[in-house]
Amino acid sequence: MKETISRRKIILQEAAHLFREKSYPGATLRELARRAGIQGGSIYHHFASKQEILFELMDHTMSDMIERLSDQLADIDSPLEKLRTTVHFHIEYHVTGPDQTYITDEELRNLEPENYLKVVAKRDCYQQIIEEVLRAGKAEQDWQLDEPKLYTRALIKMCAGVSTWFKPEGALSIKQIADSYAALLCNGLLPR
Amino acid sequence: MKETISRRKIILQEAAHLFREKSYPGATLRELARRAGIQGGSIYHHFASKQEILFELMDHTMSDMIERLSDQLADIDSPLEKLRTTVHFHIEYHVTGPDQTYITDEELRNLEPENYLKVVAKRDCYQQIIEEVLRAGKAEQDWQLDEPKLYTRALIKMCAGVSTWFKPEGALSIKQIADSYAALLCNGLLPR
DNA sequence: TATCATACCTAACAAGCGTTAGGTTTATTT
DNA sequence: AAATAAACCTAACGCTTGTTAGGTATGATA
Repeated sequence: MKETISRRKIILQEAAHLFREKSYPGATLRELARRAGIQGGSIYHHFASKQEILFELMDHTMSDMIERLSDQLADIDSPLEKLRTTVHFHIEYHVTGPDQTYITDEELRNLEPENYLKVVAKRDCYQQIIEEVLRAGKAEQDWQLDEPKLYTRALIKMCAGVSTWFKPEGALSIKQIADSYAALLCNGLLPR
Repeated sequence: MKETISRRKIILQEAAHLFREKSYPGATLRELARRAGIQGGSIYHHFASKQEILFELMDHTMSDMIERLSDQLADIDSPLEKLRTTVHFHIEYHVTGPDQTYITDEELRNLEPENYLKVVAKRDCYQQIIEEVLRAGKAEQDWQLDEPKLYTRALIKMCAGVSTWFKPEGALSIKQIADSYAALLCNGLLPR
């Protein structure tokens, strides 16, 4: 058995955790190196700079989210079911990989301009996918939404927020929470 | 006419702005001093430490939110109207004073343990007020919510999130957004 | 066995950090 | 006019930061 997980991956993983704990400027490369099991300077054998670590983390996370959500939605026809799937996915992704997603949500301001634009573009792409679900519901099932973008943002924020308070040992499972939130949205959108 | 706004207030104001821009560890006291129109060391004539500035900012903001929301709800009887008022208040407070509230939402992790407990206690108190509104609606108007706390958090996150994308020059006013979100929640909670 | 790239360590660098001590200006009070 | 206290400046402190240069193991390749 070979240890297949590369040091580079370990650094990224620990960086996600550390950046979340202390925020990007508050996290030091020496502490990151310590957690990754190497010396401070050795990080530069794997990355060109601290900024590159942050960017790679955020960029990869956004790409992954776009790909996975697209895949899950591809097989579904009903707008209602698409909405449920989206809510469930967004919550689960944020809760099970809370480090990466938290950073992607909160550390945009610490990206250098060039990197910022790239990540924001992907974020907008992700939002667009969700917006499309809502638009389809409006067209096909007369959902009550004047501004799909408004509700897209509401959905994203309320679902992402789950990761800030969710505890695995709590009374409710991820699925229960997702069902609850999906029900709120579905019920709220349907015409009376 | 005397210039009544104290330097202390100016520092707090600029700190809110700066902390939001760069996050707490990323903001330097020298930059803060520069924006406040004094030299770096002079900050210590007004505050004992950088941490004290952050704490005072967050603590004051939480107290202010609790007081204002309580005041606004005191005159209202109808749960539905209370919910609308809450949504409107929470959005407006976050949008008009986005620096303070953003910090209060995101910089908890940078508070020292003692300060952390104090601010979290007030945050919980604020949440409790909103939860009470939902519970009243459930009791009096049969709102469809198994877990009021769950919906309290959804409300808080989706409303607070508005401040991350709202632009005064945009197509929608704060009132329009608030009405839209309130409608979504009300419609979603009412029994069918 | 010699070569060579990979992965890492060590030690230092210049710059910037929060914080402090002591002096100076300014305004108020006596 | 003298005394006092608040508001601020200056210059430094010890420390940490991201980053770099140069050296050392390690394992594969030739």
